Amino acid sequence: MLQEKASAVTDEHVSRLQTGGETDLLPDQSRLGLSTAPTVPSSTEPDQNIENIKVVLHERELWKKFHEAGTEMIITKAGRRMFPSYKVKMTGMNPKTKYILLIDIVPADDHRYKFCDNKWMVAGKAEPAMPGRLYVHPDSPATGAHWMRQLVSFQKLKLTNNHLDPFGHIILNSMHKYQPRLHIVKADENNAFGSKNTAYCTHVFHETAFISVTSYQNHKITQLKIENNPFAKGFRGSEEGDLRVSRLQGKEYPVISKSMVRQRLISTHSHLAGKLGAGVIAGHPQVLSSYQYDTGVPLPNPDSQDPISTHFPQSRDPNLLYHCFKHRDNGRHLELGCKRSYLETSTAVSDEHYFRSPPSYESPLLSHPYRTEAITSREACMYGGMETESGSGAADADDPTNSPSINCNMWATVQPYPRYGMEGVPYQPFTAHFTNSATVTPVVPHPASSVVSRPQADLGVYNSAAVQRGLSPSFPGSRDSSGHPPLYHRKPGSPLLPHRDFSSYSAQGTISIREPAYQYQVGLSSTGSNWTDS
DNA sequence: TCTCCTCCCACCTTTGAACAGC
DNA sequence: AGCTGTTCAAAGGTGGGAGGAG
Repeated sequence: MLQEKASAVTDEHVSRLQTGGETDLLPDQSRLGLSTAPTVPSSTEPDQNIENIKVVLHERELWKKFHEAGTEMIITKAGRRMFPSYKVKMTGMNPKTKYILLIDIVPADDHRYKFCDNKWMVAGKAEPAMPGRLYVHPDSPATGAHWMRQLVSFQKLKLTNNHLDPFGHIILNSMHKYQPRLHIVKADENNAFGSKNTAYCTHVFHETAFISVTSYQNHKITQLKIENNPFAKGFRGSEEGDLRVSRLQGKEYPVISKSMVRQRLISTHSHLAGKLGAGVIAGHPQVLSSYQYDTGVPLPNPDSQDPISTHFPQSRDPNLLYHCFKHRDNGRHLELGCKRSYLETSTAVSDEHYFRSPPSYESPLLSHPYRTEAITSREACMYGGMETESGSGAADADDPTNSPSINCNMWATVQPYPRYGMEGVPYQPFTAHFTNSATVTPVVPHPASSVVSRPQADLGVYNSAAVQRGLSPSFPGSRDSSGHPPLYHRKPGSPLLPHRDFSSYSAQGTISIREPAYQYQVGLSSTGSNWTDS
């Protein structure tokens, strides 16, 4: 356990603040790769500032191995998990403050790729971006103590290429490059999702970028997946050959390797003996101490012809981009319909009690404060059209008594990620906006952002039903004269709002989380069940 | 012909119910 | 009665191959 803990520390990657042009890193902080706080006035105690939160990417070395080979993520119609899964360790949170953690995946650039001559090459302009969706961690909202107690896992996040996906999976285009982003939204004592002092920050881990594919292109990635993903254990072989490969290739005369025999013996014995040690033997290999830990800069691979690495932003900070931003909403209170039962347990009883729901996820190990491998495993809400999916949606995997659960739809216009983080342009911060209705609340580009110059008219918000029916009013296919989807346009006459605006949260539970050119709409089914710290 | 996608398959892990022992 | 550990089956995740679409 101690070894595990120690290795986790060296393995993980502390995120660094991306200032968005507002705040510069102190030299030492920058060198150390630690997140720091922007000089944003705070009405709360200094140690409660969301900008003090540090996020460490778990299994960063594994991520880096994939990144150096050019990470590929399978996308399927039914949805496919990411591997490596997105897990982070949080520190610096206020133990008593509640936060909402969510992930989005944005285009890393505006190119389409093809795998040619064993390397990724640009194959043209990107397809129109898919409707942006958020994956909200199912524990959200939860206290800082909860998030910091163990690893926060987004392993159940699924990727799909089904444009009409009804399950809320994140929709991506195949053969495109994407960048996952982690957003931390503060839900203070008054509200679940934003408040008069709503603050949030965005963490981007450079090594988690990937190219979405429907089948693996790079054999190195395939091998890495097989070697590291327990679910792909059946494909593991040895130098003598792989049973599976032999069977598939020969069809009749499978060659069973020694390692496969051993593996099967172990598996069989594990079953006979209560699966003793199965997890240890076949679990996720921890690529830890044998790898050099640097300050976050992906180690150059002189032997690698890794084209994807070269394609990934070079001018961007090689560690990761971290944006932290605090929004003041001039006293307007926001309320968000979230999981009432979570609230009830978390506020009325101790954090420990809160953490024990649902009990099936709780174990002595998990509850141990120093448990580094523990994950929060309540299935996350795939923000999508799930309210019509009775019992089949991911969000319903929770305790049914957690009704109403978060159930959201969102659509976005997607701005290629590097527009924000590369080329010396301040990273455009994640913007969360809560609207009072399904109508559009205009979005204002960050003053320091390059997005200001992008056509912003008519930043329309899709109607959820329309999207569920595949009737996105203006999204698919068409682009404006600048080559961007129509949603880049700002609605004429719409008032401009400074920075993020959580103020207009809808009583109907409609949330739109947006950036100047990256907009979501999150529809909550938890109508009228605002989560609150009573 | 080539590229990419969908479907299906076998193999594997994970999960939780059922049961036994203390 | 309650807790813990074991067994087992079902569910779900995995990459690869075949075949189809464009």
